[in-house]
Amino acid sequence: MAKATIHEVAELAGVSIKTVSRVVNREKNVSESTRSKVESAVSELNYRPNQSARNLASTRSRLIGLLYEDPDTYEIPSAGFVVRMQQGSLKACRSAHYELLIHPCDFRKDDVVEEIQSLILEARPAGVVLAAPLSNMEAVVSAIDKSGTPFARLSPGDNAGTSLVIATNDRDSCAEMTRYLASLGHERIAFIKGDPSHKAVANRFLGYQDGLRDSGLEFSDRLVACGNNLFESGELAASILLEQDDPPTAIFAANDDMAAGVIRYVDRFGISVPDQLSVAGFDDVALAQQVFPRLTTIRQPLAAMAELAADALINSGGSTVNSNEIQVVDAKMIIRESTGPAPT
Amino acid sequence: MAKATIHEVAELAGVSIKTVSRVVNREKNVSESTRSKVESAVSELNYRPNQSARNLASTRSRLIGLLYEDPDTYEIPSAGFVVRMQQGSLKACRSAHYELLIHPCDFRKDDVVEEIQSLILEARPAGVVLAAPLSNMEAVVSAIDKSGTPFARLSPGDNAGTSLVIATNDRDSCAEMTRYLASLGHERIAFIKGDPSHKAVANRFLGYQDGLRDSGLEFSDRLVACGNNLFESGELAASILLEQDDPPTAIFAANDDMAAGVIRYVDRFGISVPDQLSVAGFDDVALAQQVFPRLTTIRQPLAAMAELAADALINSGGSTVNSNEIQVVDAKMIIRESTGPAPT
DNA sequence: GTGAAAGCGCTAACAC
DNA sequence: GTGTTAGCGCTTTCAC
Repeated sequence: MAKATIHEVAELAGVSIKTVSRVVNREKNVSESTRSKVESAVSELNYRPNQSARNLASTRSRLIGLLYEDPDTYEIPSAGFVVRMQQGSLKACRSAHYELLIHPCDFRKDDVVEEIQSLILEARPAGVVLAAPLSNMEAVVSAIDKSGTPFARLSPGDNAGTSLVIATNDRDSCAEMTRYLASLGHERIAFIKGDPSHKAVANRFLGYQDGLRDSGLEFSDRLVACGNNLFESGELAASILLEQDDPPTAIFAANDDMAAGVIRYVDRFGISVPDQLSVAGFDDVALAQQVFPRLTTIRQPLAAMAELAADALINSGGSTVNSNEIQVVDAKMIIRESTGPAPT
Repeated sequence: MAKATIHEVAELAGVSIKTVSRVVNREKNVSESTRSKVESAVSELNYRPNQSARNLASTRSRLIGLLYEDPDTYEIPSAGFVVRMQQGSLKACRSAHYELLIHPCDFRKDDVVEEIQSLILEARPAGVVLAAPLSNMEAVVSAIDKSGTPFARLSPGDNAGTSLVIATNDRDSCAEMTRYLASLGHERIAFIKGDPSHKAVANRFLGYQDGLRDSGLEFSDRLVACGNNLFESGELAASILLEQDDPPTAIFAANDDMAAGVIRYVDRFGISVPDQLSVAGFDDVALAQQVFPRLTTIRQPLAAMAELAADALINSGGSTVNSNEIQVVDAKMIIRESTGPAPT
């Protein structure tokens, strides 16, 4: 397979390379006849522009970088998140003929910033999508900001800063879930908090409190357990929450993995879900539909968010993306079989 | 953040750009004193070589492409596979200062081949890692082969061809699993086949038959069900397998998702695993440890395989990777609680 | 050990 | 509408 260059196409079509460039880049001011001559030369030679040459000449690459926390540090459940973000970014990239560079970072290493700088300097991506919880890290954010590379942050806990932000209404939807549980007659609704380094997850706790208040229920410390987002921590939290007198009749976990942990835990003791205990999660990961009973949960449209982000970056035309613009996409409550009326 | 070029480094260090290039590329024939002069200029200016310029000048990029089937077509379970392959590839890339381009393909579209050609022509990756089941597709494989780009295939069902192949001994390990079940006293061991387009999965069925033979057990059509690799198909297969007279006492599914489907199905009927039914899977996905009881399964070291592949590609020096070399890495049987002695 | 010059395949800026 | 020219920031070749 010969690797044709623009010169060969130009020669075959009997035009200058500039004209070929015009056709390939869909510029105007090309007559219909030359355009078709060029196009047939392109397809005859199977010509594709060399991206490296393009990048070098134009200082704008056709590359989007996707930065996220290395799944290793998060355990396997995050695979679904990673893949969904990738799918969204890829969708935007594909339709614009961009490629996606993925770059998981270990945010505990002190050279993350340097690593990200290298990526930007070496690969010169046209834009960078920054996933949570990286999107909250001051050092990371400011390093990218300083580089002048357009970037978008996904689900940062706070919206301060100069970048495009794509967020969900986590807090609202958690309040809604809490109200839903209350509406089923639950009066002792427990909450399992997630890893505090993930600010968006922290907002979920706030939503839980809102929902309690909205429903006229009193907040109580003893109904709050701390997890670390992992399945096992859900089991542990369940054991603590349920072993007290007057245990909760509903447990709302800040993510699905912990909620699944709760279900797994109570299953061993023959406690029936949802008859004796309602359980709700957050994220709608694959696991949510694979546990029995299937989880009532909240779905954050990660793929759509990443797509929105990549799309904005691609169409920012290299200029810094609309400063501090915030786009909120709705998280959606999904009611399945793990929640039901409070036991009487 | 200034984007320094090689010229600026050269000027600051008081040497020619060629010398800077030598230092950056760790070539020899540079005196210790110039090297350190250059190095301090590099770090002072925070210089990083522009990869596009490098690629253009050298025709060898520092990019590895990872091609796999778009998870959309496979449903969510495959997220774990995708991420593990990415992790392995990324590990090899990181240590060699390469970047990873990911490119999921929809293998049902007829322009896959063209799409892959474009990727190769435009991005000029130094090598391509081809995941299963793409690694079995004649059209895809031959297109990459023709392009002259070094590539490695992961778990292709057959090893014919001219590329490096990284495979596991699926068949052997399935035979081993079957013998293990037989050794527990099971005489009616059923098998749930996977999607036939995935040849490596097909080999698992062969291994099951081997194991039966090794154990002196007779193969019977009525103990074989067909699934499509998805959770739901495991449920369906279980219903068919178990509703017959003289049902199996053990079910070995060609992947974990289907095995989990079996567990979910029998759970609803109060059939106890492993007391009344043993269940085994293949892959050791996250789900395997999240179902109750946890799945006995076989783990294919996908990350290690992808790492091996990317590493070979990176170190092939642009020459075509050792033709038709096959590296076999062992799949490992993992015994958990879903299997036990046959009911008496 | 070190450097000068050419050129990789494009786009950008300006002719015509 | 179309073409010419000059780089983009490196590596390569060859000379010293």
